[in-house]
Amino acid sequence: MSDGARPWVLHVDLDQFIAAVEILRRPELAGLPVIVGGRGDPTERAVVSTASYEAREFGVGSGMPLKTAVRKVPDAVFLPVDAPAYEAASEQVMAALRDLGGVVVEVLGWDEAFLGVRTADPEALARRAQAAVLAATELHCSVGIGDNKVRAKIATGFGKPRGIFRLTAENWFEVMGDRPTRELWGVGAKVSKRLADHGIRTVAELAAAPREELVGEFGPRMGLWYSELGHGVGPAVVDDSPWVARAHSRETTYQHNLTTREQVSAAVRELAEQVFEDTAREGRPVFRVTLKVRYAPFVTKVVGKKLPEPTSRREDVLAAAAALADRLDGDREVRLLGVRAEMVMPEEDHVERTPVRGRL
DNA sequence: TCTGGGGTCCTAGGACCC
DNA sequence: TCTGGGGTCCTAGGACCC
Repeated sequence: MSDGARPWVLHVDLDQFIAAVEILRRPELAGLPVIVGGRGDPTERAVVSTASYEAREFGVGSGMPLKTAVRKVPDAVFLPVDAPAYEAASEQVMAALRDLGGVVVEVLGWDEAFLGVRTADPEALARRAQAAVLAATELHCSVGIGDNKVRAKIATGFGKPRGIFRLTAENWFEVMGDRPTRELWGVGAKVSKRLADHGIRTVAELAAAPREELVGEFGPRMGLWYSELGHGVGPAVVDDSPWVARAHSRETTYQHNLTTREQVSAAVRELAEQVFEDTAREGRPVFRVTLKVRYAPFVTKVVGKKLPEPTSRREDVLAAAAALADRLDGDREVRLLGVRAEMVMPEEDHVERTPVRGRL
């Protein structure tokens, strides 16, 4: 084509999504520090889901314990998480994006999506996306523009709030080269530490690192993936095929630790029943059951069991969970319990996956 | 000060098979 | 005395994301 049109990936990310939805239905909260998390009671064991920009000014952020947040902002407004409300808002957002026309929409979560598009002017499309989302929902978003998903996703951070930023092979090292590896998508605290142990601290240093060294440290798949990440290289195909969950799990953090075997058994059974209901709704059999337990103070243990046969029977799932519960240490206090059931995938879903699938 | 709940994918190492 | 090499399956655990 001679009009300069080429493929682009856009990453659309709603600004302070959960807090913004809450402020929409309570306009009097606009401009106040709003913190959404748990049941909205900052004296309970729970963490922040989203804080408004006003609350972030005081150093409150996602994942922070509510008890810490309330010390930082004693007069903040604390609200409970209302998942159905965010799901409804999310559907409106995604519908508005699909209505743009000529774009492939890959939903990443409640407040995020990739757009795949062929255009000569990606900034114009980004502005159209922002306007469409605002018109449909009164919510603001930022848009990252990239030549692949990795660069588009990282670009969004430079656009926030309400902005647009373009990150491609052309400006990758200029923008990211001197930044710590931790700022790469998919590099967390542990991996950045292991990289630092090899003298790799910046994105440019990661890009320059010998691939054999990374493979030796992280294995064949992740080693190569981190090497590519240093260069900003990643998948560029936007895929709008419907999401199919591979597993369901339920977890509960107890406000008061469980102290007896009887309490733990009863709790496991309750969670297993919920998980069974979740999987039964999918109409696919369960082939593995896993138990996660967090002992006080903060030690996490995972035990799992593949079932002899995939099963859709309630008593099989419950029995597997109960058998796993018997393997737990009965003398330690339990803060958190989780039950996870993995489901057999539909026949057609034997697709080759990249490490980023499900994360990107 | 005290660390949610829902997911995804990867790796190590042992068992087992040919 | 020396014990291959390749493969698969399984469990446990690690790490990361929103």
